Amino acid sequence: MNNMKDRVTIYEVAISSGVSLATVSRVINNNPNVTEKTRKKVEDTIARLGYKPSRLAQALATNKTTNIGIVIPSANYVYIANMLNGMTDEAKLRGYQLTLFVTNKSKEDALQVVEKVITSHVDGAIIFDDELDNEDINKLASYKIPLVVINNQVKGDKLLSINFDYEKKIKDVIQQYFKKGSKKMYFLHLHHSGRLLERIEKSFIDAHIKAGKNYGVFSIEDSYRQTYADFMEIFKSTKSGYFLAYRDSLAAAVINAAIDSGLRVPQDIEVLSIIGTKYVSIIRPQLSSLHLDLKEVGSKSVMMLAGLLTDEQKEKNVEFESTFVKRASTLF
Amino acid sequence: MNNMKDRVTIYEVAISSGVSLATVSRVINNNPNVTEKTRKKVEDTIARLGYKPSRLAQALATNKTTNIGIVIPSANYVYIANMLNGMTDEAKLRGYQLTLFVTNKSKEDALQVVEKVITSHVDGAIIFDDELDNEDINKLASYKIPLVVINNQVKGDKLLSINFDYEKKIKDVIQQYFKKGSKKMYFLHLHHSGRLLERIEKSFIDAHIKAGKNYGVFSIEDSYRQTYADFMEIFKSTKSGYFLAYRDSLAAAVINAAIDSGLRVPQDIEVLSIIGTKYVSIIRPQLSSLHLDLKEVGSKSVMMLAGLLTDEQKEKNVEFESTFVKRASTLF
DNA sequence: ATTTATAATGAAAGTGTTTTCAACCTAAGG
DNA sequence: CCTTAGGTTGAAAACACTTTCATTATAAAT
Repeated sequence: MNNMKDRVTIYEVAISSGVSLATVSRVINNNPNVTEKTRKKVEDTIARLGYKPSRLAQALATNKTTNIGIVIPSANYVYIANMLNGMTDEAKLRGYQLTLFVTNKSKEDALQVVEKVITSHVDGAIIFDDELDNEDINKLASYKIPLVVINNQVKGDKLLSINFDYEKKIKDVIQQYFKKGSKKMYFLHLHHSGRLLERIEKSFIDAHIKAGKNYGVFSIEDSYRQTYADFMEIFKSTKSGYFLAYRDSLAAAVINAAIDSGLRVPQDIEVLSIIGTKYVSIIRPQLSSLHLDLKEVGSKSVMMLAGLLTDEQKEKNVEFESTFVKRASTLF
Repeated sequence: MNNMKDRVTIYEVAISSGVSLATVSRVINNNPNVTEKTRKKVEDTIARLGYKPSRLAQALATNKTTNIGIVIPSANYVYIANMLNGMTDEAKLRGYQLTLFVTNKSKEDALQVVEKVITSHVDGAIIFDDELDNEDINKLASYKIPLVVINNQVKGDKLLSINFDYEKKIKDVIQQYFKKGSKKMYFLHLHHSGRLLERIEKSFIDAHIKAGKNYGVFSIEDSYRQTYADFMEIFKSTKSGYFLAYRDSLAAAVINAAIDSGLRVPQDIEVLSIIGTKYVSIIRPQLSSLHLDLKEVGSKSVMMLAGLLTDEQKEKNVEFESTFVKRASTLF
């Protein structure tokens, strides 16, 4: 195990065990058409030589890489990390490797990513990224890359999709609030907002219009520090309100700013985090949130893709239901 | 763009532009030995046919995949997500793809990962995982896989390493505290602790022994909820102390339990987070922590590996210095 | 115009597998 | 003992590129 070794090839194994390449290949791939005797012989020399098949050559020959591409805006978000976690687990279970493609929330990078995914020879890809639009995704599909698309309203029948029910759920939460609560609601719009957030925002606005209620929108930076600073300003004049924030960290910024401005949460200021992560219960007061098992989403997505790859596919679209969890940052 | 297309190969491009495979290959790889005229001709038909080289075939021919393997315990930790973030950025800049290998903190999985990394034909790998020991890493090295190893005290001269100065820094913090503070210090030992944590713990204990001071160790689960519950118990009897926790979330558990037990932070209970992430300032009172730019570590690791791959390598070992940032959870 | 040096090109081998198809062997059946 | 069917095996092509080396075309120099 100590000295450097050159990679030993199937050829050497064949020579060394006195059989043909084809036979060695059969042994490697558990093809039943091999006598126990030759199989044993070959397996022995494989062990002796420390032979490991080149996945590269296998991939070229079979047109399968056992690699699946994961397209995400960034690895840096907790909810994406959660999802990745589910993906890696499930992928390992099924013998796939995960290759990361990040778009950095830039359309330019997204186009580059599309090219990279195409040339990477992944067996399939999972897309959880708003930056890729219909055209991008259909381009991938046109290269016959099996796709599962998470939370991205694309058309195209060759692809599987996973969606969250955030829009519906937000409407529910708002309508419930209208019955019991009285504060004016504000939506925190991110400067660089993706289409998912926009749909949620639309849902928020619709609910208000339908009920003939007044609402507000603040456009903020996707940064705890900046949002905290912004709200320290805002709370100089605004002394009451119900705020819907996309992320825990942004919700926390509002809460902390409120408290540091001498306002009470939830009596004066209520805050709801739309994508709740484990931090909802660490922050005080604990954050009411919509909760979704992102890890489950991650593993489900690779299950679906794996199904598509092996033609055992069952579901074409699955919707994940989020649950509203009332904690201390809202009254109801 | 709409209909399915079969992949077009270099062969078709050659035929279609009336040149040989070799020339097309030269054009693809920007080999200067091609007339402007033929280059133009070939580039035109490449564009017309929508040809994209197969990275698989290229990899097989050149023995380079432009893939680098990332070995981590899990994608689910914030500090690892931060590091991944730096890695993806730098990798994109240099044209590498990242393939994830997770060990799940299991020795068994770690061995499997070693095999996978070997057969995956990555150009190199970055290892940030305690589960791989000397033997595992040297096995990878014996397969001539260029390696950069983060925070894993392995021997072997073919590999680059990045280390954090946590052990030293912890000693400093403790010694400083001895001068001004008076509380008994407790170390939070994780049940499944890696070697990095063990080294930090040793450093903690050494500092105390050297100063002839008394100390305590609590062994906890790596879970906010469980740690919170544990400390609600602990704070029934223990009414004072300085606690060193590995992660923000665990430090937060201690803080929240302290506050919910009617203790004051930092007057009664002081808490230090060893690996501070962005959540240190979200938690109230804000967490004193050791801070390290994990994103920078991530990009540095890719830079170093890329250097190794292109023989432009400069540094063999780099040490990242963490800084102690005093916030509200400690007195000094 | 002829030679020479140099740049541009192509043929073919190499990369490490899988897979098809034909050939072979063996045991069962007549 | 011969035939036949079925399971085993191997030769060779295929996968999609790169790269070496020999050859040809081009330009410069005489």
